[in-house]
Amino acid sequence: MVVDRSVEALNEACRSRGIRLTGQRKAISEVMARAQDHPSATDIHELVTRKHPRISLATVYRTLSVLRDAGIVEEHRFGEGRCHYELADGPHHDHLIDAETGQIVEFTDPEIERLQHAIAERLGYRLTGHKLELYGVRAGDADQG
Amino acid sequence: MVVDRSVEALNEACRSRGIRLTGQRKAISEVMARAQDHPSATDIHELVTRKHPRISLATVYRTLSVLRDAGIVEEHRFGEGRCHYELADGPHHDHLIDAETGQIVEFTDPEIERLQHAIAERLGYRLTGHKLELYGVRAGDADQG
DNA sequence: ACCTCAGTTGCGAATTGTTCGCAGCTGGTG
DNA sequence: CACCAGCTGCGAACAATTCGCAACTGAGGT
Ligand SMILES: [Mn+2]
Ligand SMILES: [Mn+2]
Ligand SMILES: [Zn+2]
Ligand SMILES: [Zn+2]
Repeated sequence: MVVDRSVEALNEACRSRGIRLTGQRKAISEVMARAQDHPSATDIHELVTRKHPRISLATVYRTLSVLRDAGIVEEHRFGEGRCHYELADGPHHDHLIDAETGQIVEFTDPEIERLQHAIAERLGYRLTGHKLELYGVRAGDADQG
Repeated sequence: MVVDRSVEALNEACRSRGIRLTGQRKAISEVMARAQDHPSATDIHELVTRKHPRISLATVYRTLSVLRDAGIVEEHRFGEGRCHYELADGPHHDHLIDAETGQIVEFTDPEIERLQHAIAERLGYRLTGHKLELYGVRAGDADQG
């Protein structure tokens, strides 16, 4: 299955970077590979607990930091509150957050990526990163509670 | 001076919204009107303390929330850590953050604003808000530590 | 197979930024 | 000038994340 390939890719990525491959890390990688949404650290902790009942939240945070620094996962701070994480495979994308349901929709737009570079350049900068979040409500939905 | 006019505008905005005009709030408004950067709550607290030595940080936070909810100030969560605040007069703009110095550069770009609406629409949403932050380093700067 | 030890973990305490609870104070209306 | 809903200061509470430390363990060497 696809998850196995992803997990193996993650393990290989760890090994090749000299990151020690522990049971906890494998379990976290598996959860990340399986996740289709953008789970928070506590979400991930809860999921991993099924295989590793004694894993601590601190370990989840530490592992996510390691994977983030290795470029394997991406960390997002949507709106306020906790961080959300996702696998950094695939090409770059940004997010639209449904302001009513909190649902996260991914999108890519080459034009907006290009424009951001152009804007930075115009201001005398070289773009090194960006954060783009759209907030919206489903079009045509009556907004009645 | 320009600050006086801004402060009077703020006071009037408060009055017209039924928000009580206390000495602390006037002082915070004055600090906000005078600020050219994007101060944090503790920055603002420190500045306000010069006129109101006994003002508490909680009051600064509460007042900023009131002004935010009234649409008078804007709250930003750049990167991580504390929130930054600025007066919400003038037209909408976004921010480029110098990744090396932390300096914040403001910009407006009608094209990128338009594109965001178009993207949301394409995804079946009506855009209600967005967050756009560019991170960059000054072009042509040698990057040697 | 076993040793070894730097890297990793679990635990709880610390940190950071922000909010809350509450008793006392005060702006502004009558 | 009295009144009281709205504010304030204070410290404690909170939420998310990080840290300190002693115990543990992966993986390379023997
Ligand atoms: Mn995503
Ligand atoms: Mn600004
Ligand atoms: Zn992007
Ligand atoms: Zn914008």
